Amino acid sequence: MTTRTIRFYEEKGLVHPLRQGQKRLFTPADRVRIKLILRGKRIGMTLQDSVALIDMYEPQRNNSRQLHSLIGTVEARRATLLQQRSDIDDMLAGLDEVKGLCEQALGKRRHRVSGIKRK
Amino acid sequence: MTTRTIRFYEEKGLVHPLRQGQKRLFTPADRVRIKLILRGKRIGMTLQDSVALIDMYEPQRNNSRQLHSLIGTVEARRATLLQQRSDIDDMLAGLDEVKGLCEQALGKRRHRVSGIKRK
DNA sequence: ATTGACGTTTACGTTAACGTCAATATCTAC
DNA sequence: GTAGATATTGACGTTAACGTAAACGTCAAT
Repeated sequence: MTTRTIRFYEEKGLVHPLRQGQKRLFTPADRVRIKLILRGKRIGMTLQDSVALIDMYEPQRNNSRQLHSLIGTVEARRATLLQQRSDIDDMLAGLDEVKGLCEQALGKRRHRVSGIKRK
Repeated sequence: MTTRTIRFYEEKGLVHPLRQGQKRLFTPADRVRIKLILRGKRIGMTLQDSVALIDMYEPQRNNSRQLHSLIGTVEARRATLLQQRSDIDDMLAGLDEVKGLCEQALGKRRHRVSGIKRK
């Protein structure tokens, strides 16, 4: 995080740090918000997506329609997260495979050499 | 995927479809490559990252230094994937929590109504 | 031989998420 | 009280990953 990033986030309304003159003061809540945004970024979410996700926690006044709508949003996000996790698991399996091939190649090489030595 | 996307990928050297005149012909291998790229995109990888990941599978001639280097790359990618999966699990837990709160709010409402009726 | 339906190239446009730079203000240490 | 380190505000620049528009080729069907 650079200061520029912080300013950019404030400019976009993602955080609202207090002001002491021209300086920004960040409450622990601000820091948590930022960390949640970064977490979202790590899995490819946009800043807006992260904010939308974070805002689900906020105790906005809830009528029944809004609650059902929110549940729908939750389910949708849940589905993409599950897809992403599945993608990740596939990649991890692939990486293990590659690593195995590498080690096997290295192992064979060592074995070939030791074979020569043994003779 | 739009045709524009395909052309863009070819322009960037991500795929190399055969040509029949001016038309592009995609082999099954091309399609797999593209699907792997899309999988990478789903978890926020750049196109270059995806290509780098895909290329790990290719049987490039392997000297010992390159193999060790590749293992290092694999380990690094593995670490970020694990981080991402952990992030996703955290978010899923958060979503369950939100959903629980929603259902609870809706349940309470229903209960309140039925309570009135029962009286 | 014309009409869609589709594909192509070229080239400029767009959005997200910052980077970079210049000019100015604040604070801290010496 | 002055230098140096750090923060701030515009304002323009940058990169990735395409979108969009214009102008043209191709091929089957009418």
